[in-house]
Amino acid sequence: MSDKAQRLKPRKKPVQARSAFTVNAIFEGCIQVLLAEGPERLTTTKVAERAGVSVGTLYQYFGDKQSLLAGVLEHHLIEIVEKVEQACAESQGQDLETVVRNLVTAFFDAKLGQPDVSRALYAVSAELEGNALVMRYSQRTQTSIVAVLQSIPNVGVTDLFTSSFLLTTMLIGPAQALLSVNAPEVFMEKVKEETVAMLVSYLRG
Amino acid sequence: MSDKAQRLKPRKKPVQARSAFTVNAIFEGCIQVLLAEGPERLTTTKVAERAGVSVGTLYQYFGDKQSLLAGVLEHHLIEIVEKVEQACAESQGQDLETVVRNLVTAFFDAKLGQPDVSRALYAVSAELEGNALVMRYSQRTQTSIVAVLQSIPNVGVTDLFTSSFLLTTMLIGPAQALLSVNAPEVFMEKVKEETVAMLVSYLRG
Amino acid sequence: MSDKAQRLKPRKKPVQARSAFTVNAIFEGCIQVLLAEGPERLTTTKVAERAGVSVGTLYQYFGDKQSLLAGVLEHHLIEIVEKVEQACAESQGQDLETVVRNLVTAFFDAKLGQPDVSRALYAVSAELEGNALVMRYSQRTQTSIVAVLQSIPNVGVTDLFTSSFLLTTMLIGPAQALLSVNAPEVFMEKVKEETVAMLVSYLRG
Amino acid sequence: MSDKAQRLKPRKKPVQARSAFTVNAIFEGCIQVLLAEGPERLTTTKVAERAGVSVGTLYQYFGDKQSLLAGVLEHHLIEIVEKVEQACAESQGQDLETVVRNLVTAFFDAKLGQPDVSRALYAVSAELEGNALVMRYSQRTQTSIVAVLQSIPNVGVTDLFTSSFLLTTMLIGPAQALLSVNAPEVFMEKVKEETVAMLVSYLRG
DNA sequence: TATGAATGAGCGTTCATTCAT
DNA sequence: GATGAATGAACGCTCATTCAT
Repeated sequence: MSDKAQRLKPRKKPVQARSAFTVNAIFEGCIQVLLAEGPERLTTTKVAERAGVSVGTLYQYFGDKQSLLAGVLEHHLIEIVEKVEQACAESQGQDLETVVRNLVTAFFDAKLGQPDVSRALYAVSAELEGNALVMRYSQRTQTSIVAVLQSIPNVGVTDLFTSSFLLTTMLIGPAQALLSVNAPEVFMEKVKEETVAMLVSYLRG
Repeated sequence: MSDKAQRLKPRKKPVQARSAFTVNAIFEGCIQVLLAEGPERLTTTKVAERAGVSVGTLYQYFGDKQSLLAGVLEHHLIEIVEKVEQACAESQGQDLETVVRNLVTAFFDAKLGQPDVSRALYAVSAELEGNALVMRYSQRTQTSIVAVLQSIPNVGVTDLFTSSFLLTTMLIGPAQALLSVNAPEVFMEKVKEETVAMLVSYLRG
Repeated sequence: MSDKAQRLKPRKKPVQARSAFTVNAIFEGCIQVLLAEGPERLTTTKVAERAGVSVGTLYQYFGDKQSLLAGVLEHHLIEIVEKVEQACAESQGQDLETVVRNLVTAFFDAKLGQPDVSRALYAVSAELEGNALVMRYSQRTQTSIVAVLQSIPNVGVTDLFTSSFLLTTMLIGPAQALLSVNAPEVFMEKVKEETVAMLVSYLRG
Repeated sequence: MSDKAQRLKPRKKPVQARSAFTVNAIFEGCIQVLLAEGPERLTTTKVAERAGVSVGTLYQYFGDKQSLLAGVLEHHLIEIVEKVEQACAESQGQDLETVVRNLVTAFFDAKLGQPDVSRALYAVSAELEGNALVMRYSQRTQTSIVAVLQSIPNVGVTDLFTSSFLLTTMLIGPAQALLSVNAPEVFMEKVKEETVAMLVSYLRG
């Protein structure tokens, strides 16, 4: 928005900058409404208000309510996936247990780090075209996982595709359950440890 | 409702019978609308129509839309829980692997047996007061699981509470994922086998 | 209702007796619902419940909701009219002030004696075909009033029809107002006294 | 809204203008529906239609049906009160009979001037929270009346509060009755004259 | 491009009324 | 007659979406 920026890319950039800012404000507002009122009571007008823009503007960025929700969900999924991918990348070359622990930690942290947000988005994801978006990002996760597992010598499982599918998806249930019952920190830790134990013993074969 | 009963009480209100019948028709209709239109487009009027009753009648059995959805969900959860409990009961005295296989089979069969229904109810459960109902029935499942595990000598885990929590919840993710991606039968089997393998190696300790 | 009555008119009387009893129960129930829920929330089902009969029975005695309300209102109006008529009859031969005081007292007592009931019926009367019923009974009152006034020598007004109309209707406003503001007893008395004073000075001419 | 104002702010929101216009159209539509269908059959949709706006718009100006009805009633009450207040103001310094005649005329004119509207609103006022609104405006009327009466030397009543209460409320009944029976002009005049006579003789003491 | 008042289809829910028992 | 479950038209109200400014 500075003069310089305007002179350098007078046409496109300011718009994009404004866009990114606005889109973010809308995401933010959407999450807030989700938290404050639940997915059932979320209205596009409320989201726009919280975001500090008009409904009209919101509809300029998101063609309809579904797109908005899909956008917010995707935003969140990308965050999770990236954390997991990062954990995978950083774990290259480590031993099995470390890799698994890093993975599980990354996943649980991502899911449970903002419990409110995760809870709010859970219902949204369920409503959106049969969870397809979630599965798409799960698959991206699986790919990175396959990669790390292949780099570990003493992995006793052979069907890496099925195993990584199982590995990825089996983390979802406990995480969601911990979220739902509002479990205390200690219990979360225990569950995490047991999950690591389960995966390690499984992957050893 | 046997012939005898009918002869003995030919006059008075077959309230129970009619109720059960109507309630079931409504459940049925609800599931159908859920499948045909998704939870977002489900309306009480449509449900009543599909069930072959009037809206007014629907509202005589379910005070509001939420109660209806909760009822349908609970109905389904009870079916699952009972199947798992039965599997537990029948597995008493068997060896670890058999027990685990029975359990996993029961759970997957229950979840994937009517994939449409499960899929339809997934979104419903997410909307309903933070999944509380699901967690309630999960806990009932855990109780039976703890019981069977205790009856097996060579179980290497010590914190049975955490383990059964993990065991119960970790099955949800894969089942849901298989549902979402509409996985072929073969892949389902593979996942089931790997799940059994994972749990057995984990429980051996 | 006595045995004798039953023997004398074995056919008809029980039915009528039952009718009167039921109709009364329904009136009673209607008033109670009116008091408890207001005219907006009154439903025929609730009235029947309070009356201890079924809706079907209610509809046997009153063809529709309007008839029911009209019936209740009429019942109440008759009570008031009869009290006023009785006051007129008993006042025959008394002096002007006594007559007026008796009249005003009878009217206020009738209206304010069961303030809840009067209040509840006020809204009903307003809804019912433009107050026609109320006016019908007002006219009956006027007739008796004309009669007493004619029996008093020193009445200075000449157009007795207009005067009795005014006399009857001018009592309604204050009574209704006292009802609405939930006025204390003392104030009611004051208003009554002033009303008497006003009417006496007017009628003296 | 003067020409000058329009020239000075030609651009920005004519919110006030549009609002006032729309609100008035809605009031108008409400009265029309009330007249055409009665208060029982009045629906917000019909009101909006008659007003030439959509239901949504109606609900932007009136949060719910009750607010709408209260608004219409209040609008009408204010008109009446203002007419009476004006009559009071203009009567300052006049003799008793003139004052009373002005008052009564103002009140009857206001009430009977638009008989349809008054009739339509009668039922509305009865339904609305126990007539509270009507009483509130009655009190405002009383205040002005007390003021004029105090300015007249030969008023023989002492308790001006009670007297003005009586004076205000006693006008309601006859006016309402004339409305209900659809009385001919001549009779209205007679009643008015008698009312003036009654009040004058009363206030002389 | 941003705005937000206006729109109106559509929802959840109620309740006067009926009629098979 | 008496019953009360069933009916379904109709209501109050919401909210995704549009479009004149």
